[in-house]
Amino acid sequence: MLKNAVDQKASEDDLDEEGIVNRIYEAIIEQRLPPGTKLSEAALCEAFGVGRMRVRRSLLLLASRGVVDLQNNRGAYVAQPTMSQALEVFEARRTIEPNVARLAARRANKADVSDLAAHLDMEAEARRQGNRQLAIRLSGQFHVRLAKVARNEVMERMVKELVTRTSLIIGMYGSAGTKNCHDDEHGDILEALRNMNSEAAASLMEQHLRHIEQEVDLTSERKRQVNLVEILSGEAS
Amino acid sequence: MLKNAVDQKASEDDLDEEGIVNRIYEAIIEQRLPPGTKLSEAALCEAFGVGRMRVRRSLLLLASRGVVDLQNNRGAYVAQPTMSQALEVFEARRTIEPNVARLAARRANKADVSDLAAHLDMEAEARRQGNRQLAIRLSGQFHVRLAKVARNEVMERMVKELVTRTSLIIGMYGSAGTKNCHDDEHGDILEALRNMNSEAAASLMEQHLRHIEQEVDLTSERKRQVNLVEILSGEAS
DNA sequence: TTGACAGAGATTGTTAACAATCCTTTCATG
DNA sequence: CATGAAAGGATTGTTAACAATCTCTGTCAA
Repeated sequence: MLKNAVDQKASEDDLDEEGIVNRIYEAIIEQRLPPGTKLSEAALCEAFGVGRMRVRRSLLLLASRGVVDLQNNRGAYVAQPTMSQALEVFEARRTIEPNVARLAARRANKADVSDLAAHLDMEAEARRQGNRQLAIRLSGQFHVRLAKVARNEVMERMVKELVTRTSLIIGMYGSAGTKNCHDDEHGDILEALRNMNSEAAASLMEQHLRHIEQEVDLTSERKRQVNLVEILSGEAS
Repeated sequence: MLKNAVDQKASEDDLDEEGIVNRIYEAIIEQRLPPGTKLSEAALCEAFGVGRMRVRRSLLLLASRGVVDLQNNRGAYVAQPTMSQALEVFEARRTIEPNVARLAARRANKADVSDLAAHLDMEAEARRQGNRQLAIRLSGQFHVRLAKVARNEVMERMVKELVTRTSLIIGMYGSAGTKNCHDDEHGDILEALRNMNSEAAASLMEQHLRHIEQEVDLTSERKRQVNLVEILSGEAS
């Protein structure tokens, strides 16, 4: 089951740590690995066809980025962000990403704009076809691509981490049917880039992030933790 | 030599990965480990009194944060940020830290303010006594503490990484005599916190970061890389 | 029926030996 | 004397076995 959730393409090509980390990132962003999922070393070894060392190193990297929870003698679990951690992640995104959008608008050339436009097309197409997992991934990837256009690898890495953690948060607190990002808003941001209107890009991004956060906040108290309480609540009273 | 540079206090207490990482962080911030220094596994094992596994895991963490350069089959070296990486780090700091200061000003209570005041006293004292290494470390730590006051661990970790990388940059491009941070500016920021003037805190922080960056930029073309070219240039022409 | 306890099995953490690569020294040669 | 090749040592990368811990199951007693 884990193998199926993580290993989308072929598994014959052996990966390095970065490859493994990215595959798990993607699986988390697409919500194939829900929060709390146990990531046992053996399963990951089989899934990726690598030795235990590689797996352990990858898990350490994921843990250092707050995406995986590494418990002593108990193994690795997909992180279950608390409410306050979720707020911190959104606060960090509102801090960083509007400025990323501003810089992207200043630095985007025509190739960047058409790349992003193509990306939005793929996003719309995935949504049209009802391929929800792909749509979620592309939607998150838009934010990372924007950081790439801003020509700042330091912030790009930060955005990547924050986007992944946001997926975890949506997986825990957001309604499953909710769309991760309104595509129109992505389109609006791209339009600001096209017009080299950096201030518009920044404020559109801020609005966009607030919308994402609101959508999560509204549905918050629902899923909570995947523990005893909810499972037993059916026959408790 | 490495042992001496890294291992300031006693070394009998065995450390976990986080402890090792923090010790190396501090050594880099205090510029006892200049950019390009080789961090051999054996030396670190001896310095910290731990097994090779711990050391390798620590090096991986440091590498994932851009503080250490992990070369294939050649070992770990303290990172030597390029000019463009340096610009990226400063850009990220200007993006994040003014907002951190703003949030800190909103959320600081009296205990926070007096803690920070005590910290500034220590900073001033270290400078007065001419203890340059301690002064540098405390100066960097002020920024991290501010993030702690802002009550956001995600951004706190980011600031910590950026401060460390800034030390590397100053070690490479800045003049050795330069003071890392003007203490008055730290004091001004604290004053803004005391008055709960969040906008002032943000703009003071931005100014402060620009000053640090300017000081580095002015002296830029001097040290560069520590490689063949400079060593051989004495008898090249 | 419920709870506690013990043991087997499974999983993770650690260590040590082995393999592979790199660096330095030495030696031969143009 | 300079250049290049080869051997030796040193360092890193990998694997496999071992130790420690946890989890699950079955049994027994209350």
